[in-house]
Amino acid sequence: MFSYERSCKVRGDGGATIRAVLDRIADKWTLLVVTTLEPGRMRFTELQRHIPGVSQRMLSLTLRHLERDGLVTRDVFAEVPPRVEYELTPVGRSLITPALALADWAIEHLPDIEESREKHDGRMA
Amino acid sequence: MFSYERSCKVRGDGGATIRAVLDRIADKWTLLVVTTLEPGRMRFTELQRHIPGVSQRMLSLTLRHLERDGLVTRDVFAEVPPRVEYELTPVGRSLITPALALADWAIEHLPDIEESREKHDGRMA
DNA sequence: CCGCATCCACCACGATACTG
DNA sequence: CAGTATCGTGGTGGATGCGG
Repeated sequence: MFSYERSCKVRGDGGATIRAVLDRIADKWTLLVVTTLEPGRMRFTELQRHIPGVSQRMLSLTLRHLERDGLVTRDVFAEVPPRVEYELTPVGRSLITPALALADWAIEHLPDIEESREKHDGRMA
Repeated sequence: MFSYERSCKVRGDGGATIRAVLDRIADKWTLLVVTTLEPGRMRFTELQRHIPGVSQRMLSLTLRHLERDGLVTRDVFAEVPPRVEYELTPVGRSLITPALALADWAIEHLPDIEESREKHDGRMA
């Protein structure tokens, strides 16, 4: 039932696939932007308000990348003042599930990790 | 049944949790090392052979971090020549499942992403 | 065999200032 | 409101060489 070498999916190509995902999502703001967009379309400033600490520059860059990769759409309205709305594409939306799997793992195991880390550091001091 | 705001797990704390996981696993070699260790304990050189492109330095650093965080154990045998074996802990092993979820997402959607990326770049040229 | 020390290139990110 | 331009910096990771 459970293949012993499940990991072949990750290692099969020498890690190229898993590395490609990480290169895509592992930066500082991407997952935050994606999950913040889950409830629905949102404008730039609104996003910035919902993501504490993000600068205009980084939010802009992150959205540009997400748009380029087809995870987010960008709609510009010809109004004054200008209005721009961002929305997840189906592909972008599909990223939320594995991201939550990761978050679940974090919630469950980060305490263990921090404990182990402190023990280890204690022996070093 | 399905909460609309599932993403609260990721955004709830301003992203601290998800950022902590990423900081832990999103470097270049960690997931490769972890998944390579899935079948069982392995020695340093063996690991290096199974992970194409990794340098001694990076493999060593990655293993040190994994050990510190309690994801991997390190057993040194007092022999000549020296032998060192690495093995996943239960916590380390538990990381494989969400990693595979990410890999599945990658396998399914990376082609879309690359296509979108090419289209986008085409318009820029 | 295993792994650390050193040096160096690159880039992600932040702060700030400025525009349509 | 919704960005871009510019500059400065820390940290990651590659190459190389030495040591137990």
